[in-house]
Amino acid sequence: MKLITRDSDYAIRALCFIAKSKNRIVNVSELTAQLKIPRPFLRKILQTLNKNGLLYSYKGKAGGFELAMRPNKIFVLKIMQIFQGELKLNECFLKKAPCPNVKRCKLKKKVDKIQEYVFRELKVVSLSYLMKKRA
Amino acid sequence: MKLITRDSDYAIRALCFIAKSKNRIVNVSELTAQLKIPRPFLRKILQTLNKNGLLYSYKGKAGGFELAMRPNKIFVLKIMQIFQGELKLNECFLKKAPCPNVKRCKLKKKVDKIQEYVFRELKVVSLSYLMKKRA
DNA sequence: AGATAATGATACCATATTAGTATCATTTGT
DNA sequence: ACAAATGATACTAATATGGTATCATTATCT
Repeated sequence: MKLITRDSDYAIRALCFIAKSKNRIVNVSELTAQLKIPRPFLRKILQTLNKNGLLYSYKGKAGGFELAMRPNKIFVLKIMQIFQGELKLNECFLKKAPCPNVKRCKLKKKVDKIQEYVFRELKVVSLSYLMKKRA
Repeated sequence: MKLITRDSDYAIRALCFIAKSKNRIVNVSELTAQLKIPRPFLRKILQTLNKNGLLYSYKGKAGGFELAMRPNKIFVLKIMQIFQGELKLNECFLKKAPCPNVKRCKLKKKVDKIQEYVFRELKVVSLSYLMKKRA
């Protein structure tokens, strides 16, 4: 089971690279060369990031992408939400009718608690944090 | 994303029901009637639990299943491992070559920390715990 | 103006995982 | 012998994941 899927992972890497290229416009060719991510897949990912307001894009020759906000305002959790939807570890329980009995409620409570923990931990991870050299 | 898949969930419910039916052999018909789980799917699940040593099974007329150990020795984490494999939240990172750079390592460390937490939380959840009436 | 090089939009495809079904063999109590 | 239970195993359906492919649009450069 993956907490972070491939597209989220690629998005994080691409955003970090773009973040490091301050005040420059970065295009897909440069990104694929550096990150070894399949070009058409990366294009789709960047377009999604653009639609969701994390990137500005520029069309035409010499076009490309740049961050739409500062790296300390871009969080991994947000990226995961874009590509993986809202974080819900207890999906299989919610789809069902209300808990038929006590045991399921107790299990659901555990999972809810875990989910809150994951949320808290990931909420604070920004691009800046990921790029810092030392802990 | 589901932390607990459908088969694990069904397995937990079935085991709880069997646990409540102390010193009795419970058959599939009774379980499907009570738990509303598709019969052939439940059969497969019970067979898996038997192979993994959580249930004893009895063939032939008047056959069925009973717990192979006490409910306080059967843990949700074990059940998840049987149906979902070892808990590894960081799969997508491990499949890749060693972290290409610092940022990925920091993200992996976060995910590792989360995974340890999930492990600790689920490790202690037994059938007995789930069946207790009050917290 | 036209060629070129970039992204935008969208539809399609491949693979893996999840969630089951179906069937026949074997065992056991009556 | 028969009926009622599980064992073993192969198959199928639905969904999620990880991509490709193609054409439209826009901007720059000559």
